[in-house]
Amino acid sequence: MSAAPKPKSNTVKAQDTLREMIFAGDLLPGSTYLEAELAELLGMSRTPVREAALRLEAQGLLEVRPRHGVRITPIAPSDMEEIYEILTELEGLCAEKAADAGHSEEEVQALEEAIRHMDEALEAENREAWAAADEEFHSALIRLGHNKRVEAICAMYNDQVRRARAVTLWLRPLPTESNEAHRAVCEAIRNCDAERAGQLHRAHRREARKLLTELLKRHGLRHV
Amino acid sequence: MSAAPKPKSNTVKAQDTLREMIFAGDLLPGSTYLEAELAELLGMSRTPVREAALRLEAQGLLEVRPRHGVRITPIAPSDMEEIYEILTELEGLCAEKAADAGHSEEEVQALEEAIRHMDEALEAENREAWAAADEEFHSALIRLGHNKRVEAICAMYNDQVRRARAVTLWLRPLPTESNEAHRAVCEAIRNCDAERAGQLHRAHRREARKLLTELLKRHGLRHV
DNA sequence: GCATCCCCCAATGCATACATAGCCTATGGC
DNA sequence: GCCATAGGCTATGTATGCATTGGGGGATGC
Repeated sequence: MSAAPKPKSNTVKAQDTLREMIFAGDLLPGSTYLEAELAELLGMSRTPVREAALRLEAQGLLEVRPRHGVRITPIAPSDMEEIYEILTELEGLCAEKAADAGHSEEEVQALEEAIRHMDEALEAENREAWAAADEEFHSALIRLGHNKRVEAICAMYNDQVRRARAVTLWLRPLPTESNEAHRAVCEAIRNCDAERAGQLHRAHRREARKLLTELLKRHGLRHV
Repeated sequence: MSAAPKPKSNTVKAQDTLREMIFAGDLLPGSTYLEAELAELLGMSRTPVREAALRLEAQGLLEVRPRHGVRITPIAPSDMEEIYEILTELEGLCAEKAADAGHSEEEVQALEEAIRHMDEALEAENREAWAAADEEFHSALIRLGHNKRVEAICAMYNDQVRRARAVTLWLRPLPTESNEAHRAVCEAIRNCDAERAGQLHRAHRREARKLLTELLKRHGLRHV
């Protein structure tokens, strides 16, 4: 059972592959690609490629432009600001709900484990491990919110800013104070202090937003 | 120029028509329909219908179930709660931003005009006019937030709960106190009191959510 | 030399045809 | 009589072909 035998449909394969290619930078943000081009690249006909493109468009990773193929959506600093505003509010909501709803012990432990991973990564100065642990924390927090739609929205926007974060990860100082912020949020949740959890988390997110958008602007990155 | 000459593509026509049919109740929530069935209904082949279905799925109006056709998404009270939580946060954000960013005079006037329409509708006890004015207020508020992505999310979820609101509109008491709440939010925005604007609006939305979900539950509407 | 208009072509929009997979039913065996 | 299995049928998944459309390029006129 190491690898589930995936009888994936071509549409799903196309979707996954294109997604990966966008993250990996094989498809350049701002460029447009022809359907036939992508179809050949993936070794299938245009039909499943079109369907995959429609689904990816819904996730904001690319735009289907009638008669002009697909354009990989570039993320500008202003887009980052919009997205971070949304993530701030929705994750803040999750933090509040996590604190005053009955949070199960194991869910909170997921938070604490993520924090431990972040500490370890920081110790080792392993930025990529830290980024992974950071994502782990945020996704665990969102799960604590018990709102499937919020989970979907946040997952989508985290996808969209993935490229940007991959860049800024190496431009920013080591995120030592970020761990403290996470710890404080976690503690507020444990203490069932909803208001404090929400406020702490929002403040943390706003801080991150400021840091990242200023980094992008300072390095003259008009878009990624 | 009375009617713009629409050279609409079949995909767009299918999307618009299906959307209308869902709102009108011609397609029953919870039911599934075959692609061929819908294609014949719309007088076109399956291809544009499939594309329209994919786009509508992204908007949450229906689900494409592999090998099982499309299912019109039913909205249960629990779904309403999820959606209202999101709208509460995002509109609250917009109220805050509207208050402390430089709001243009005409944008605030749009709010006040919507409130006037609500007053008039209430005076005439015209529930449908009131609902239209209520939507007008919320959409004007969201526009004041200056965040395109928030606008898109709110528009999408307002679509999803449209059916539910159409039902509850006739079951609830005349929303007299709702107008007061809107007026208070508007005033806070005028006074550039971001915190108060946000809090007032969130409280208003939470009230609305409680009212609607209780109505649905009391009338035993498992879904609409 | 520049701007405008028209024509041709390429890429998409759409339809149709075929392959495939899942489900229902019927039949046979226990 | 009931359960299990096999086969067929139906609806989707995918490919392919053709018509359409919109844009780019070339040519012509000012």
